[in-house]
Amino acid sequence: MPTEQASSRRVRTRFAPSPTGFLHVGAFRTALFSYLLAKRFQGDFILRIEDTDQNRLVPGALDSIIRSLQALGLFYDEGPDAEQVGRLDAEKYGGVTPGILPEHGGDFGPYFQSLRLPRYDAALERLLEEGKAYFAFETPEELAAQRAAADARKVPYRYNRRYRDYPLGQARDRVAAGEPAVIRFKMPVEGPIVCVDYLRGKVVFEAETEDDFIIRKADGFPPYHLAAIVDDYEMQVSHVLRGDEWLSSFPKHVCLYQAFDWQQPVWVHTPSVLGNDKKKLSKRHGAKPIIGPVPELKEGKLTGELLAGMVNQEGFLPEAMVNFLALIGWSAPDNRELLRPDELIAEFTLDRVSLSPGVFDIEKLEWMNGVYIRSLTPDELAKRVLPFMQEAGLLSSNPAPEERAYMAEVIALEQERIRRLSEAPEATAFFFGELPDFGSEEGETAVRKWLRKDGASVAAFLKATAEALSGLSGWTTPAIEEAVRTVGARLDRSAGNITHPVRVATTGREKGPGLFELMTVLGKDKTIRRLTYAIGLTAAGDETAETGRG
RNA sequence: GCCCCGUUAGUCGAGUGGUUAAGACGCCUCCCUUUCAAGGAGGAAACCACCGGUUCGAAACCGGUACGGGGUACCA
Repeated sequence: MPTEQASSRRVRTRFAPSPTGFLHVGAFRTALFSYLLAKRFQGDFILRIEDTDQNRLVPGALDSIIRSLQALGLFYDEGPDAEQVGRLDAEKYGGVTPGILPEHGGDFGPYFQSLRLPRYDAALERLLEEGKAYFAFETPEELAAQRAAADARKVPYRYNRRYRDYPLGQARDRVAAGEPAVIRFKMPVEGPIVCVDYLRGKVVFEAETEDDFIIRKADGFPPYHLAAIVDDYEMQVSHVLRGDEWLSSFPKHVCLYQAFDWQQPVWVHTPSVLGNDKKKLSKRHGAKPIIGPVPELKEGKLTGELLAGMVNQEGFLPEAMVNFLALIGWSAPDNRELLRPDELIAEFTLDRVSLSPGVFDIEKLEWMNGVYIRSLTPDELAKRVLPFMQEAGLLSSNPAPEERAYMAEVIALEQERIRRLSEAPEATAFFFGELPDFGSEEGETAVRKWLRKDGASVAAFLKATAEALSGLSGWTTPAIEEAVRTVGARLDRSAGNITHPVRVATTGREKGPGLFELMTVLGKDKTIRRLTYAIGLTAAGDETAETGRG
């Protein structure tokens, strides 16, 4: 049995995405587990870019992956650096945001597979010489035809191993003569292949169901199966955490390790993250990007739509995302659900990783995000909400200190009501501008219900309230409350008939923060101007003119 | 088709042979309250996928079935 921390071995984990698109929440969850395990044992978290399929590179994907990881606090100990990126084809990879790359990527680099070709060639050469691999000369078309023939006969297709015993010398001659060739790995022809997964124990495959798979493509690049194994070994990766879609190619990897006579890492196949439809989340299916926007794919095709980034657009806090995602497929020993990153690191162990896939429940994420928003200090909240307010045009791109201070006061009043930072602009819009938006659907309903109904009486109340307020010497919440309630009582109004009309007059809404707190922040002058303006709204039949905000 | 993995309330999940089968989200009720939230107190919701074993006793162990997922590429 493998132990969680293979004794005497430094814990080194890696996340190895291919730069073929944005990083989504499902892939991130697996990266997070790797990160947590490494940090739990004071080990190293490595980011390795699996770019062996040069045809599928998506410009910008590299940048997006690194920024997404960093946005959620996953900074790699080893991985891409500026020097390595400089050696890539900028056209095919796209640029990388300045400043996000480390000076020195680490001692086991480079961390791009496309930059490690000589290492794979050396490993391949060894396999060839030891008779554990062989050149094969079928063209892709021939193989496709063989596969089609097998399909037609409804039998499982397997490569016929035609060149398995072809003399290496002759093969080399043909290759030297320029004939295209791939290299295939000699899988065992019979018997069980025992693979050990840390969570499931032995997973046994029969050799008869396996193929002599390709370990070097005709273009000279190794496919994942070879490259990942060589890299994991050379980078001294101790624990391989990967999605359980890799379970079916598990025997390939195990056999490669055996062929090289290398010590296997601890293998951990993590359960997948599902969408509401119970299908596995993927770039092409229902997955949300960490940062965006990002073009949406349906069936691998662009739709013209953009997907909003969870953190920078949907307004989810990194710590909430991390907390929530950690809980899909893992649970804390004491079943706590609210854990900050450092607590996750302290508690994370492999044996509490579950086997069954979990649905990404955005409702619960929203709840958790609300919890985290409420736990923020007012200053911190203001800071985080700022970009959203600017994006919505409520604050200028370079706000004056007074503007920022006002915004901070405003947002503090909404802190316990918003569940996403992105809700802040809409929740606080009425604080900005001269008048609230009485013309919106919500505004019109509120006006009809609380100002127009019994309009004459409301008008008198608002007028008296405005007068009382303007006579106030100190603009404090208790003073405002007392003044308003006194006027209401004098006019024989019930509690609800006091606060509701005033609320609608000052905010254009039926709900929101505490009325008197809100008026305090709004300020004396603006409050009185709004009350006065609202008097004009009380007249029944006056259907015009009440679109407000400047 | 073949291979592999999984299966506890709508969702996440605790649970490791003996429990009234935790807890959380969501939902409902009540309290607090100027509204909405937040907070507090309750509630509904699972014959532990099914069928057969093993056992004095199974959600837990074994087998089969069903369902779901993944794989079956010169993609990762």
